[in-house]
Amino acid sequence: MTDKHGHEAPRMSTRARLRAAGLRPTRQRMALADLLFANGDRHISAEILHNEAVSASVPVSLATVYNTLHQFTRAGLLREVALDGTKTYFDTNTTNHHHFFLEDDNLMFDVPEDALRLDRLPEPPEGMEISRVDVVIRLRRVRS
Amino acid sequence: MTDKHGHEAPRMSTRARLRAAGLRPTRQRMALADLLFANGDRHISAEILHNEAVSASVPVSLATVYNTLHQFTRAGLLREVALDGTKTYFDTNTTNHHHFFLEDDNLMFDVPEDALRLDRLPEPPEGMEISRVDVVIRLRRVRS
DNA sequence: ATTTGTGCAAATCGTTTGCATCTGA
DNA sequence: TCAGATGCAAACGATTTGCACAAAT
Repeated sequence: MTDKHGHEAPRMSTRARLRAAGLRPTRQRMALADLLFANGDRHISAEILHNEAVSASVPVSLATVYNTLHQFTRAGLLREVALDGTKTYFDTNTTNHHHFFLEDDNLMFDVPEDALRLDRLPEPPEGMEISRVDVVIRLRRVRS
Repeated sequence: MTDKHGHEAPRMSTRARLRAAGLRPTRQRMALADLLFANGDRHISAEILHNEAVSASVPVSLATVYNTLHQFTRAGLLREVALDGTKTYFDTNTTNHHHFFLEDDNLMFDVPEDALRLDRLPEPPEGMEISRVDVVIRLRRVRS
């Protein structure tokens, strides 16, 4: 029921959620939203989501998936994740949190809230303000 | 004169520095290394470096710039910087440090050492170890 | 009826690669 | 000499865009 950052809608229908975001609840957007938000926090690329949609017998074009992901992001339903890789990932968790990144598998997952604390954030330069702080903890397999 | 991480060579000639890295001091590599390391810490993309080289009357192909940047990175002279943008940036400061990122201008610069402290780093999952922690502080202009 | 969304294919952009040619040791 | 570098152009992979068609209000 929390209305804190992100995760705004408590248990709203997908349709209502889209409406609330000012987006027409079209077939494709409904389907993509369901895929995205049904199973908790996800970190997903356009390609993966497209595959899932097609597998779920929801024919959508890759272009539309891209469009939709960006619209959702603009609407605050998703957050774009910073990674050096060539691909862009979208995070269904829009609250402030950080990430582990498993270099070997190009896999990313959340750092448990409050498992990490930032101390002494630096003063931003004159005329600037901090818009966000992203922390990525890169992991590698322990070599035997 | 410090020999701490990165910035290994105190006042070594470019030639010697390349040799030490196991790279043949070719015309192009010498020129690129000079551009990169002459003026302190830089955050540079392949395209920018290529432009600079050409401007400096050092004809190099963009492909060679890419190759060289990666070789330098492998040799520990550079560090690849994680950003969500489409472009890859290379940092001439290979020590552990973090970055400000000015979203409006796609510009990045270092956070003064120790201006930021990470407290309570989370335990990495079983069988994994932390290879690196990247912090990016996103800045935006203060709107009047 | 109008507005907005969608699909397709072509276009873009950063980056990489194949290969013939040069260069430094 | 000859392994290693370089340049060029073509190849690539992710993302975007233009435009005709379809769907939502």
